[in-house]
Amino acid sequence: MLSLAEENYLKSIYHLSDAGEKAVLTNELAEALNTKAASVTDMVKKLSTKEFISYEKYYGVKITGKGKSVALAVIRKHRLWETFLVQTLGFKWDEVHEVAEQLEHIKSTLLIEKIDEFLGYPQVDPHGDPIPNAQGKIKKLEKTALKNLATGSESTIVAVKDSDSNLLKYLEKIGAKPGKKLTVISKEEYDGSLQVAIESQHYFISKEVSENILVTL
Amino acid sequence: MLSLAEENYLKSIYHLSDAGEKAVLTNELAEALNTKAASVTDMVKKLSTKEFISYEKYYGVKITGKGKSVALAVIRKHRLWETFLVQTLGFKWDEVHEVAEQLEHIKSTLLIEKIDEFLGYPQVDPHGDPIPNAQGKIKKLEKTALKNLATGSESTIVAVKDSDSNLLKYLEKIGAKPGKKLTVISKEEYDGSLQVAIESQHYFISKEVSENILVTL
DNA sequence: CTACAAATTTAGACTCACCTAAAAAAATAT
DNA sequence: ATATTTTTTTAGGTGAGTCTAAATTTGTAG
Ligand SMILES: [Mn+2]
Ligand SMILES: [Mn+2]
Ligand SMILES: [Mn+2]
Ligand SMILES: [Mn+2]
Repeated sequence: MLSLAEENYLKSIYHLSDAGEKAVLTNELAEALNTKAASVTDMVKKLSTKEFISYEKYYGVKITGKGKSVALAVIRKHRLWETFLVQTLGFKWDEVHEVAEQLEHIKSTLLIEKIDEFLGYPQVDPHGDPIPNAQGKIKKLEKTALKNLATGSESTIVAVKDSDSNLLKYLEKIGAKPGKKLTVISKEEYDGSLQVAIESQHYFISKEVSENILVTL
Repeated sequence: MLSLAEENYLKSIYHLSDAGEKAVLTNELAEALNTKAASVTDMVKKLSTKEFISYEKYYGVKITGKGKSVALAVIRKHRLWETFLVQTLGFKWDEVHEVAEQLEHIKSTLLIEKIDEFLGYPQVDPHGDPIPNAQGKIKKLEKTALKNLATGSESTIVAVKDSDSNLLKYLEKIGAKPGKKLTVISKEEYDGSLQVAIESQHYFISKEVSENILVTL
């Protein structure tokens, strides 16, 4: 049975490695987990012994199949809980992430399967992120950050960053929800800001925000 | 912010003291929490410093008002989650206690109030135990153990012990649910067993079981 | 009242997850 | 190629919560 800390490390490693594609460095992990590099070194040694990751000194860590399946189970729980909170209990989409960070560690297969069933097997969470199925299979969506779109291009929002409550409140206000169509009106070279149209309304969007809106290719 | 261990200690102290009526001894607490007396001594010192309990060496602990309100908040969460699991997700009443032991520690006032609202402000949990309200007020029910009833007496089941899954499965089988009427047909002095009628069906009930069925006075 | 037993506390140690400071390795700049 | 900076690891330590074994206090029985 994995501890809360171990689960959080594996989840972070999974995310930072782009689903296991690339190696993750000690400092990245320390940053993401709000901890110190020395603590990370300790923990990755432990996770490596348990074979959830492979660790080579000074070169970072790679997640194993075993580690991936733990990470995906946690991510599945996180996203199902967020969906439940919004759909069933009427939470706003900016209120769910913190609570889901706790709920994702509840140990009960029965519980999460019942929630999944109750919700009608949703495919994505309230922020557009895909929900892995019980076998850990996840639909990887074709997406890019809004900031990568060329002027004039049309696209559809597929997901948004879910961990910044203020960002989410702002996105709500301008109607930037997954599923919404959007057109890039203009881009400012200087600061990376851009003008977009969402449902015929025009908005100025900062570079920072444009990095956290994911759109179809 | 209280730790999981601290919350569990306070909950146990509250239960073992009959809602704060009497002092709780070190060994009782060790037994209830599945730990050792030495560990309990350490923890009660800490809780005492924080004024959740008052502790006098060798004489046990008494819960304070502050401690009671923490305990009641945890008990509220436990019982609301159990109710949710049974009513909304279709868990059986013997499947919920363990999961609720985890869920009761989720920190989010919003979450528990939403659940309460979603369930329509239930008064009792699936095992008949009263649910404290958001202010920590709890309806104390007039009840006694089935074993205390005299031969021939009629009574109604108000609650059953919720932590023993096998007991609950057995009670389910004989229809011993809160709200059900029951008559004591006969009592066996020798082993404390008794014969009862539940909805005109007769059952032999061991002393042990009769201690875990609570009925109206 | 004394002896023994039971309950409780103290002492010392362990694991987990974290920390700071120092050492070492790797990356970068001159 | 050497010096400097950055990254990572090692060394040593902390607090929470637990443990065992030993000491102490309280309760009970003769
Ligand atoms: Mn989230
Ligand atoms: Mn999300
Ligand atoms: Mn319970
Ligand atoms: Mn219950």
